[in-house]
Amino acid sequence: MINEPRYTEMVAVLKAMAHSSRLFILDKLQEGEHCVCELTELIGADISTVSKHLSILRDAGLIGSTKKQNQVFYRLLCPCVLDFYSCMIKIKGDN
Amino acid sequence: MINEPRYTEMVAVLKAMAHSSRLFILDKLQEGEHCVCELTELIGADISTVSKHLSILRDAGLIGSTKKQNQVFYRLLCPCVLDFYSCMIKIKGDN
DNA sequence: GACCTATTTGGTCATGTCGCCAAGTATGTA
DNA sequence: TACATACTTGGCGACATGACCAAATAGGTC
Repeated sequence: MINEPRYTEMVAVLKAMAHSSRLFILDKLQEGEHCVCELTELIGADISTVSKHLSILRDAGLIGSTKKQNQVFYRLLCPCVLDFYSCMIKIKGDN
Repeated sequence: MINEPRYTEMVAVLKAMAHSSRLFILDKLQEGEHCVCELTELIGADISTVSKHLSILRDAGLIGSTKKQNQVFYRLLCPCVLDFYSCMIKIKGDN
């Protein structure tokens, strides 16, 4: 019941999304690829912190990365996660 | 940017969903109302634990409750949260 | 090779989450 | 009133998360 693999998998994705910096990253990557230093500047945290957020999103399968010279560019793999935004707004509107 | 209220609100909803027992509850409430003791039996945890999960989901605006005699029945307020399931499956399928 | 930039990884500390138990509240029944 | 059932709340211990700093890794330039 509770131990169904689909719950475990969904929990992993939901946990990955459940942080404002990570939501911001997903939102930003919707526009297109960005490297770690660009995202770091926008977020305003330590680069190591941003790098860890990115690896959490990658481990969850939400984003992918490509190394170009000495920079790493991240891109959104699953634009559908952002459809969730509209549901969120509905939730907030209904109450 | 990161501090936009919409991110804060979405994080609250995502955190509320990011637990296998709570996903199970949302899934179960899709069928219709259930009282705390029914959910407790299905989940197999302490009733106090289940009660706390339910209050987390209620605080996030995902479920609502009605007291009938000495039982409390919970119902899904936002069936759209379950649309997210299909996106999850897509995520898992793509990788 | 020395050096610089970009990124990742390990460590530590503060804080948050989760589960149970115990105690409190509410409603119904003897 | 006493007691049972249903649920909520407070507290505690175990564990997870998040932020920073420091150190390691990788690629490009002098």
